[in-house]
Parts: sequence; C-alpha cells; structure tokens
Amino acid sequence: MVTQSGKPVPDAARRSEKSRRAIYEAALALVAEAGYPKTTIEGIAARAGVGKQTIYRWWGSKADVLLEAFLDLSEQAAEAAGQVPYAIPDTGDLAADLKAVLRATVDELLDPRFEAPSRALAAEGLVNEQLAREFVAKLLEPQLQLYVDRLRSAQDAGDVRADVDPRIALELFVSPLAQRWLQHTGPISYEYTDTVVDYALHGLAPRS
Amino acid sequence: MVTQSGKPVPDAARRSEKSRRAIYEAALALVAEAGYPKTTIEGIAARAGVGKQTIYRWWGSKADVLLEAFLDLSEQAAEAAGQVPYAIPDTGDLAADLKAVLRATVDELLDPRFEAPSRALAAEGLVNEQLAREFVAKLLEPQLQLYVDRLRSAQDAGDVRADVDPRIALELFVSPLAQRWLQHTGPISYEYTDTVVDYALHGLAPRS
Amino acid sequence: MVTQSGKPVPDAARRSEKSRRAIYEAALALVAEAGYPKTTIEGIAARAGVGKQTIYRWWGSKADVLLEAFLDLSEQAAEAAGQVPYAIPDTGDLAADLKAVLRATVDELLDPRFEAPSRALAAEGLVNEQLAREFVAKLLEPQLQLYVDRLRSAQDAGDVRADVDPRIALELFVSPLAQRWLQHTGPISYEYTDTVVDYALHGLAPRS
Amino acid sequence: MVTQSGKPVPDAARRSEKSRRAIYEAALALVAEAGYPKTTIEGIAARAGVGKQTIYRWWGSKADVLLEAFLDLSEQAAEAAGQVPYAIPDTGDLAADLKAVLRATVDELLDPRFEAPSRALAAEGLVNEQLAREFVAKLLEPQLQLYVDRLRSAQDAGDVRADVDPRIALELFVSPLAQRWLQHTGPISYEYTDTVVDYALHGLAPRS
DNA sequence: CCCTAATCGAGACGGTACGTCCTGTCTTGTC
DNA sequence: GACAAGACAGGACGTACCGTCTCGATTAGGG
Repeated sequence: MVTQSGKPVPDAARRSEKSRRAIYEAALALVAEAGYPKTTIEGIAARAGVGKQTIYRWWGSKADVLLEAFLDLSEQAAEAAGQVPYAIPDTGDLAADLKAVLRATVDELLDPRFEAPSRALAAEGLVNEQLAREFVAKLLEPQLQLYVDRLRSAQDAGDVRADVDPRIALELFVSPLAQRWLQHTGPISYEYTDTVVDYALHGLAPRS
Repeated sequence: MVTQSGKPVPDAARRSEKSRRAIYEAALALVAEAGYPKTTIEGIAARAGVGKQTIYRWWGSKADVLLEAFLDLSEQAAEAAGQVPYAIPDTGDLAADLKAVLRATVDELLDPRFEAPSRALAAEGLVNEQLAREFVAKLLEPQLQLYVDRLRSAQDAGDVRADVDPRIALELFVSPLAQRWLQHTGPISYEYTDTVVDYALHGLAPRS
Repeated sequence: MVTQSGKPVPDAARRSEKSRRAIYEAALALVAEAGYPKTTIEGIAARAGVGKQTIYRWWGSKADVLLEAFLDLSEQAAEAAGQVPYAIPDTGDLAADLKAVLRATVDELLDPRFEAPSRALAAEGLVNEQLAREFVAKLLEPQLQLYVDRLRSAQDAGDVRADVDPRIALELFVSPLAQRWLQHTGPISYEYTDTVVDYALHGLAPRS
Repeated sequence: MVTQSGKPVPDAARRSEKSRRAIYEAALALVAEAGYPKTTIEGIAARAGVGKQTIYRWWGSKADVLLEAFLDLSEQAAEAAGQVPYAIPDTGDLAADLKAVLRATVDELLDPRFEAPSRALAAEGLVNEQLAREFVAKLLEPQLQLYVDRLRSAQDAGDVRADVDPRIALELFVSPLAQRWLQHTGPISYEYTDTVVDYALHGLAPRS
C-alpha cells in the first residue's frame, strides 16, 4: 500500500521492538547530555546501533522521535508510580489538593530526566505547530483535564463559584508555573506555587 | 586590541550602519517567510547583500542577530506609536485598565510581523538559557514591571490587598495568555483575557 | 548441505525457472535503459517481480547476473540464426572470408540489444579480473578460436606463412576493431574492417 | 556568473593548490590500494584532509577526479623522464623503432603506479562516453599521433607503402597490445610485441 | 587631503549533518 | 525449502550550512 505522499507504508507488524527501544533511549540520553540542538539523527542512530533509515522509516524528524520517546518515558514513569489511572486527589480541601499536585509538578519540572526533553519539545512546538498540537493533545491536555475534573467537583461542593469556567480557571495556577519554567522569568518552588494557589482561589481584591 | 578570547575587537565606530539595517531586515523577513529553523546565516547574508563575516564579526549566532533585530523592531514600533515612555493607564478602575492592556497584547501577539520572530526567540530561549536571560531582561521584564507599578498603585488605592506580592500577582493574568499563545493550548481573544482578569481579581472561591 | 564458506548450498532442482528468466530480462532491460552503473540489484528484483534474496541466492553480484543473462541472450540469438555450431566460412578466399566475418561483427557491435550489456561486462572485466577470465573463457576465446582454425586452414592452403602464430595473427584484424569500439578511438565500418584485413594480410612494407 | 546549469562558477583564481594536489594523491593512492569501485569521494576527501564540497566544487564525479589526477601524473612522469616534447625515435630502422617504443609501452602497462588508474579510467570510459572522449582526446590520441608521424616519415623513406593510411596502420601493432591488456586475452611481453610488429610490417601472406 | 588600516562583499575552505539510495543479511509468511 | 516481500545495520551519495579564512575594493579618521 502507498499513501498519497508516494511513500510506501512500512509494515508495523514486522517492526523491530529492540530498535525502537534503543532509539528512545539514545534520543533521551543525547538530549540530556548534549542538548537538543546538538542531538542529531545520525547521533541517535549511531548510539542506538541502528541504521539511519530505520529512524526515517518510522519517524519524520528528530522532534517526532523525541516526542514518542518522551511519551513512552512518561508512560513508564506513571506506571512505575502506580499512577494509572491518575486523578488529582479529592480530600475535600481544594487548596490543599491543588498545592499538593503543583508541588509534584515542581518536582517533575526540576527532575533532570524530564527537563531536557520536555524543554526541547516545548521549544520545537513553539515553531512547529503540528508538533505542538500533538504534544498538547497527547500530554498536556489530558493533564489539564484532571484539573477540570477537580474544579467541577469543587463547584459541586460549593468551594468554587458555579459560574466559573474550569478550563480557564485552571490556568490561573497552572500557567504561572509553566511560564516561569519555560521562559526563566522567575524561580519555581513550593512556596511560590502555594502562593499562586492562594491568590487564585481568593483573588487579589480585598473581600468586601 | 585583542581580548583574552583571542578575538580582535572590531572598531564599532567604523561599522557600516547600512549593513546593520540590511541584516535586521533580512533576518526578520526570512524568519517571517521561511520560519526560524530554515533561516540561516548564509541566507541572511545573501539577502542583505552582505558578507558572512560581517555577521560573524558583530554577532555570535543567528539568535543574537534576531534578538537585536527584534529589539530594534520593537523600539521602532513603540516610537511610531508614541508610546515612549510607556505605562499602563491608571484610570482608577483596575479591572478596566488591565483588560485594556491585555487586549492590546492580544493584538500584538496576533500581529504577523511580531509573531514569527517572537516565537522564534521564545523557542531559542527555551533551550539557550543565556539568550533567554537577555530576552527576559531586555524585553519581558520591563513590560512586567509596568504591571508591578500598576498593582502597587492599586494597593495604595485599596483595590488590591496589601499583603499581595505584585510580582507574583501579575502572573495570574499575564501567564495564562502567554501559555495559550506559546503552547497552543487554547484560542486567545478579548473575551478570554477579560475573563481571566475577572477571575484573578476576585478569585474562584465564592465570597463568604 | 553446507560448504566450508558456511553458506548453505541451494537446491538447484527446486529453482524457479520463471524467476530466472524474469531476472535475465530485467537485468538486460535495465542496463539498456538506465546504463550499467544505475542498474541495481534492487532494481532488477523489483522489475523482475522477485525478492532480492532470490538473486543473492544464485548469483554473487550484479556483474554475475548480467554475465549469465548475456550468455543466455547470445545463445538464444545464435540459435535463432541457426549458427550452432558456428565456424568462419572457408571459401578458399581468406581475405573475403575474414572481411565477411568482421562485417558481421561490426553489425553486432552496433546492435543496441548487444551493445549495452557487452560494454558493461567489458567495463566490469577491466577492474574485476575474475569476471574478465570468465567472460573471456566463455565468450571471447571460443570466438577467437574460430579465427585460429580458419588461419590454420589458410596455412595448409599456403595462403598464410607457415611460421606465423595464428593466435597472434588473428589479433591483427580483430584487435583494431575491438579497440575502436571499446575506447571510442575511431568510427567502425565495413570499409574500415576491409582495410584492416588487407593491411594485415599483406603488411605495411612494400613488396621487395 | 552562473551557467545554464544554474551552478555558480567557482573562482579558479582562489583555488587552493594544496588541496588539489592532496586530492590527486589521495585519489591515485586509493585506486591503487583499494581498487576503483571501493574508492569513494568521501574516502578521497578524508584521505586528502579536505571537505567533500571542495571536490564537488571542482569536479563532477570520481571519474573526473581520477582523470585529472592521472593526466597530472602522466605529465609529471613525462617531465621527469625528460620526454617533453616527445616523439618516436627515427633511426631509419622502422621495425626497431616501433619495437623499442612498444617495449616501453609494455613496461608502462605493467607499472603498478599506472596500471590501476588507467584500468579504472578505461573501464569508466566504456560506459561513460563523455569521459572516454576526454580520455582519448587528452591522452590516447596524442600518443597515437606520434605513430602517425613516424609512419609518415617511413613512407617518405620508402619503408611503408605510400597508399597506406597511417592512422589505420598504427592500430595493427598498437591495438593487439591494448586488447590483451584491457581484456586479459593473453600475456604481454617484449617477445609478443616484437612479433606483432614483424607480422604487421610484412603481413601474413607469403611473399609472391 | 591624502594615507593607511579596518571593514566590507565575496566566497573557498575543512567540517558536520542532512535525507536518500543501495548493499547484503535476516525474518516472516505463502506456496 | 524456495519464494515474494521487506525490515534491518551499514555506508556512500550529493547538498546545505557552519564558522574560519583569505582575497581585493571601499571607506573612513588621524596625520
């Protein structure tokens, strides 16, 4: 079978699982060690002990490789932590729950295993909208959906105003952290995220 | 004269102004037309009618060139709009002032002349911390400082709680917009920024 | 069964005749259409509707394939012309007989069906002595032997000096034609070969 | 300036003589050591300590490189032997002069420095007519012209029939040697070339 | 106002990586 | 067990840029 692009579609059933895993590991290792711009397809192939064509057969670019490798890594990490299926805890104390989750996010953002590849993917996504859409759809949006769910529950409990749109509301505590991390606009810490949660829940204006 | 690095320091007094302008224009045009990754130093030099060495003499990388070109562009645009010195309006109505400023920001983020280079610089900054620091110091932080000033004024007027840290508070309405734009996590519009301002000022929790 | 080389010896009895013929035809067609260097094993396999391994199983290189294909072609052509067994005519007029045979050779050298593969094999033979030996033994030497026979007969008839070595003598009229064709050192025509035969039989020096 | 092909014409005045020499040497060495098919442009570039682009800038293929390298080698060898300008000796004894020259040719054909590249070029020429024309025009034809001159002189002296075409006549002694060497159809030796000269000058038919 | 030294346009250079093509081997499933 | 199909590790292809370098030809500023 051949697609419109003229490229033959490779037979996924005969794909080498060993090569795929080796490519994931090589890509993540190189991005962590040398940085994304110095990570090359040739370098990944060499480190994985794989022909370049094996990469080009299954992926369209190094960004695609890294995205899949990172998704795989995230999945493995989630499984290892027994977090599948995952949800934001619901102890009844919304502020405490959000603070806990954001503290975990801070930990992850500072984990060097995750930092290099996710920065790289974010950077690529800035300039490559196609990749960004996939990144958001497969990784970011599912996570944000958890906040939506928790906020809905909080609305049911009367802890959040009913007229608030949870999809927008969640950005009040998630985006500040994201921007500080992405753009180096400030340090990130537990204290910082706790403060953001407090401001977001109760607003800046004084109580009347 | 020669620095410790061994590189001779070029004599800025004899620098060709014409070449510099041509390089700025070429860099911005190429980033807009072909995208940042396909913009090359050779391409900039060719388009500017300039030798490659003239670029390497004055800048260290294509990111440096683009950063300067973009700073220059921003300056020109600000001058043209008579916005120097600039401040957030202070009508006494904090919510209205913030909404107005954010609407202007939405306009700018959607202006194609600005979008391509600023996305490119943001992307480079994700992976190149040195550049990010410069980008933040020269462009982002001065803008954020305006919010700090306006919030301080609001605190004096009693429109914002005195115990709120303005540098963190501003992120409640700035970062959501930034993240949506940077990561394509959602559409950006006047309605959206207005909503964010309302949520941020009054919080998500119901008034007691 | 397995040889010392470790390669299993394929069972010739189970060989697919259809595939072999298809490979011959594909190889000859590709060499004629695209030229020898652009003819690849993959291309032959694809055109023949055959797996690559089927070629590697029975031949050692594309030169081997082409040699066999060409031998097959020559055999078929000879059979079609009813020229088996073949000999140089012996009308008693040596000069006339040689001229006739060389005119036939000129025709063959200019036949496009033969030109491309035989040039290719000759070229390969220049650099690959093993193939050259096989090419000479299976194709060239048998043809040259016909000249030896005819010259021996001429010696018996007193038309050629008895002390002449026929194996060397034949090269006087065969080699000039061969070189002109191989190296493009001059045009080849009936007139040319006739002249060469005259010169060779009677020498360049004036009769004393 | 740009040619019809669209390729910019490089500025020959700024060409690196050192690189050119290094490329010649690398090409000749690799052809001699590894053989023509295993000689690659990458290999030549690496051995010469040169970028690939420097080869592609000045030559169109490895055959072009080798042709120039071989022409250069031949020129140097001729200069070293004080053979410029060169001519076939004219002692008045045509047979002796021809035998002497052909013995020198035998020596050269067996000289390993010359054998590998000239075989390679001859092989390439078989399949690449463009290269063959250049090879013939620059190397072969000038040499053959020397035979034409010597034969003309012999005709003046009455040692060769006046109605003989020297351009064809020379092939009687040159081509047999060429074919034996090119196609491995027989051994080459002084005795062999001497015999060929005798046959060619006096013919195969008995004197009447 | 000229002289001289630095900048300039141009582009060749040694390299590195690109994405493609082919090699020769190996594996899978069909006949 | 030979076959069609094609994935695989490997390696060369020819191209595009990198950052350095070397050329004249301006082009300013200090003498």
